[in-house]
Amino acid sequence: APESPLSSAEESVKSQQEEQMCQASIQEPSETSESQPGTPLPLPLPGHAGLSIQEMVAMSPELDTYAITKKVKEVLTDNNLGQRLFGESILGLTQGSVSDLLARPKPWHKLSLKGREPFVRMQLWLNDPRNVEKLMDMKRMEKKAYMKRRHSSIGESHSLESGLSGSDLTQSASPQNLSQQQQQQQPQQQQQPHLKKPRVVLAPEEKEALKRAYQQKPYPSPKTIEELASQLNLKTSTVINWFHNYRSRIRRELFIEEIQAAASEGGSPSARPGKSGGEGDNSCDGTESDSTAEGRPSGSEERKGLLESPNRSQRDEEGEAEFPSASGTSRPRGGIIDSLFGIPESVSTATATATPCRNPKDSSLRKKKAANLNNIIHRLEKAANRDEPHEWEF
DNA sequence: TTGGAGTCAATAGG
DNA sequence: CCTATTGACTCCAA
Repeated sequence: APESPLSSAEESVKSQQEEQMCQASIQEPSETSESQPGTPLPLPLPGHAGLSIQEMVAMSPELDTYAITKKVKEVLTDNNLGQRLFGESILGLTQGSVSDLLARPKPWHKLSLKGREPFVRMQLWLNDPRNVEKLMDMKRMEKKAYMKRRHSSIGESHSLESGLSGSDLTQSASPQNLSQQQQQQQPQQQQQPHLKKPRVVLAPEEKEALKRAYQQKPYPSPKTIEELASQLNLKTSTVINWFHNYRSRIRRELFIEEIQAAASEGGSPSARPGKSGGEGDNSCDGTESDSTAEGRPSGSEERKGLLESPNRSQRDEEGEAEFPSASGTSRPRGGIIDSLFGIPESVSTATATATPCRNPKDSSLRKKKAANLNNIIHRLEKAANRDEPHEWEF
């Protein structure tokens, strides 16, 4: 019987009577590629029979990534805790990564072992009854350290607390302060050490052109990439990176929809949000209206109109070329793991609440699917013969 | 080599 | 401050 244990209950996780302080967590920019698959982060993972996160990840039962992120976001915002702090001290990730993860978690079954780690950590964190408290402590400590650094010197060492939280004291002119100061990488051109690259920022039109090119050919050949690069006046590597990133992000969008669909699939009769109100669109593919992506390299491939209007190829493949996503199977139930992950109740409010079609504008689903289809086609072609795509009749 | 998965880190907005 | 976006990088598997 399709029934989800959407019960209530609370975190019946035993509180670790371990007051281990894990301060020095903020990993510094230690470049040296440690590459120690051990436990890089002094994470707040209490005892746990000395299991490494990796081991836990390996044994972890399927987790509801969407529910987890939802809960984490809730807790963080409710307590005014930022992603940076959470990411650096709990997940060992940077703010940007956390933002991404929380905003678009991929479904558990599509995550690699590595990719599951953050979610296991989040779940563990959620299970910790003192999670918020600990984070707030760290926040305080950071602030304190900051203040200290701010106006270095100024003997304000001990005996502080009691109010006086520097509200004003816009210490601007520090007398004997002139020594060290982070030397900013000014437009310093000649520098042996590290010449910081300016970070490429593609102009909207360039992105448009690239998206158009993507619609024509999600997997451009080196030759095509070369042409695109020269036509758009971009470095070849930039174009390559763009395609890598775009494909990857399109794929992720598909996952998101998959999750949301799954969320509303279960018992709720409401189900399939019959959305697709009209043309809204725009979410990841800002391209104009739609034009079902189809890479039909008519003849010699390569079209020049990159910067102009794309050749509208009407027609509409409406195939549900989904990946063989097999998941919702039985729950692996595991001993210790069970006590750690089990009782996911607190985080299972998904189905119910999470459903509110919060997708007021995405009708881009079609294009996503098209991209997905192209992905598959690409693979098929590659599998068949490693040559340029021929004319596969469909 | 190519493509995918994860991330980082600069940067644009609030 | 904080969060979201996104080009570039690192690892890894095929």
